[in-house]
Amino acid sequence: MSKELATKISDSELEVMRVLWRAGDALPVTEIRETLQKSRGWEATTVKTLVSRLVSKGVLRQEKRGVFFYTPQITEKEYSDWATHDLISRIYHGSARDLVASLVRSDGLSRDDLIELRDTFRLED
Amino acid sequence: MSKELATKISDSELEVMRVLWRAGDALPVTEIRETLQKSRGWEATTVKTLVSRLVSKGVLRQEKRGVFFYTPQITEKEYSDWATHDLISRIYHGSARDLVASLVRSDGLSRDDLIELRDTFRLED
DNA sequence: TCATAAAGACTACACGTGTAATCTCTTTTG
DNA sequence: CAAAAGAGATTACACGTGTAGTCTTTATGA
Repeated sequence: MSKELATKISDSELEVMRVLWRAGDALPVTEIRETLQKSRGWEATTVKTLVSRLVSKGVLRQEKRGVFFYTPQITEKEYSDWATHDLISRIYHGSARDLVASLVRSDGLSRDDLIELRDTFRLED
Repeated sequence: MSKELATKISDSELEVMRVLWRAGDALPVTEIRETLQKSRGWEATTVKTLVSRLVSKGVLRQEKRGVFFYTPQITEKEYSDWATHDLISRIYHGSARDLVASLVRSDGLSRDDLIELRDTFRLED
């Protein structure tokens, strides 16, 4: 289900994607910039550079409606699935189970998490 | 418990670390090189460069015993914990539970994994 | 002893990334 | 209309990374 990512999305580029994902709708660069100027203090041209790179990478689509509007070509879920499986294959030899087991052993999960997850697993049975 | 990583370890550098971790003992560059020449086809100088960078980053310690021997300053577990928590904070807003929940929902875990993990969680209660 | 090889230091160079400045063209506004 | 402001394209530049080559010193074997 989860598409392969042809190219990596860098950390800064990811910030741009998040704005679009949260908006849930195509946005012009102006609006992306407003958000990131507040949250990150980035200059307008910085945001534009990141947006352009994302377009080159095929991760954003550009559409002229007077001014350009940008639409993500992958969903946030697709991206996080990809990032997760990337970690699993690089660090946990491809075993998602090893990852979870490691979390349990490393106190990555609180007692509450454990309880809630136990219920999750019960439901999935 | 898990130390902060002052600096990132790059993908290629990680290959070097893995050799040392698996060896479980200090090794001279020659032996690291032999392994990586086979597994990755890297030139001797490439390996040397990576080792030097790791020393600069404080991730390997260099010790003269005739020739230099190298010892990891972090364990593989520390590294994988760090990488995992890095993913969790970057993608899952710091919630390990969200990560696991997402794995369950994305078929990241097989039915067997689920069964085995259910037992894991039961033990942890 | 002299050549050769190995170890280590230093240098190289292209590509991605973070972070922008500048230039040009178009649109808006006094 | 002239000036200012914004959109978009182009250029910049330092730093990390992948991947090595070269130079120097030291040890080693014929």
